[in-house]
Amino acid sequence: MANRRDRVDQRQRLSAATWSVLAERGLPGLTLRAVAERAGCTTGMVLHTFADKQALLVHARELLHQRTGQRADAVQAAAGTPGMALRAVLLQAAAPTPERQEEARVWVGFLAAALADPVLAELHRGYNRRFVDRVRGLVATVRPDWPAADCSSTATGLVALVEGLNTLTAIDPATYSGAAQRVALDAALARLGPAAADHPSG
Amino acid sequence: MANRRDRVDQRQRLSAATWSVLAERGLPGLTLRAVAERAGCTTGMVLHTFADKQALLVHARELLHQRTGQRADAVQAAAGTPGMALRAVLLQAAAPTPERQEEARVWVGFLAAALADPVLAELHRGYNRRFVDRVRGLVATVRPDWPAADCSSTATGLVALVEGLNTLTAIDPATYSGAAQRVALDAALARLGPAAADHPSG
DNA sequence: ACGTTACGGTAACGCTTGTTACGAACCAGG
DNA sequence: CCTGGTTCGTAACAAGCGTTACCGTAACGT
Repeated sequence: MANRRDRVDQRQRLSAATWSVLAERGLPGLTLRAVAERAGCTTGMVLHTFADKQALLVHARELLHQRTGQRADAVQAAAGTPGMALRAVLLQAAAPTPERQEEARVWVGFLAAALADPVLAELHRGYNRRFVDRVRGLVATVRPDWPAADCSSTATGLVALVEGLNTLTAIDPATYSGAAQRVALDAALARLGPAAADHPSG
Repeated sequence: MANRRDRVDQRQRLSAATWSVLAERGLPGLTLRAVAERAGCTTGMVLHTFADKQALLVHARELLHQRTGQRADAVQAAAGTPGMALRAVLLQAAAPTPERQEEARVWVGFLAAALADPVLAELHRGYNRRFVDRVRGLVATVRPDWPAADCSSTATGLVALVEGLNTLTAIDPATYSGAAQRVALDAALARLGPAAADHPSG
């Protein structure tokens, strides 16, 4: 049982290739052969690392969640105030830069795949609810005077806005530029009062 | 050159079948054979009515836009005040009912298909920009005192919120119920002032 | 050093896909 | 009644898909 190669590293490399292919060719272009070609190996090696295509998709989905989660942790920890943390978390979840727009396209691809795959759908729901919980906690920190129901509805609304910005940026980056996304987000955050409207620039 | 059957009606019937299949089996399940089976005919008839699969997809996409557009016209005309019209248009664009949730799933399917198909992508962009224009006009009517830039950014933000509610409802109807969507929308509309916050349920 | 074992590539499998060629059924005109 | 043209179903096609069986190869344990 000697691991001649690092299996974990290979799984991550293949998941990254999956991510890359999904961003470039979309869901219909996501084939095992395309992933193998992108990863510089053959389909045999792919299916030796993953049981089947769904396992590859699931791992790639988990990888995407892991990246976004770590990024959210980072910007949240780096923020000075709870209001700035909330804004930073939401902004990084949107797609204000070209590389995030690519990520947004991948996100839409996984979303569409989840509509037909119960396993991916359950993953997607779980990750999204976790994100809603994170935002809800931040909202409650910013506005401790609000009742829980208001924090909850505000969180779901903010998450919906961010996801909407993601989907729209994925297909129309010209109309939904990074600046436009920032404006929309700040407008929504203005409802939380001046404490959340603070942001570094200025 | 006798048309033994109504071609236009057949095109609409096939597009409806496309819509139905897309809602039920998702984008990967959208095959010509599935559409033909749903429409009660064969693939030969499908490809006699449409040149190829993309033409069928494009027509189905146009049909979806036509439906939503007509619905938006209807609720906008039926609304008493501009504020109520804006709210009604945005709410019908979201997915507050189960049948709209199905439509939202179809919408996500077309979105993902558009990421890989330039023709569908251009259609999608055009329709979305038209919707943004509609919302912008309503915002400008509700708040004539606002500068154009504010109306524009508010419109894009509202559209992003609605699209986000659509995508989230498509995959997690339990969390994003119709009531939750209404609350999120009303919270966003509250920024426009009391004129837009009015809604029928006194 | 050698045998064992896991790994990764090759090539094929069966299946489904979009697409096309061809034949049968039907309605109009003479 | 027959003839011509159009419409639709049948069946086949090549291509691509996910998946699997097989086989050389290289590293580890003894």
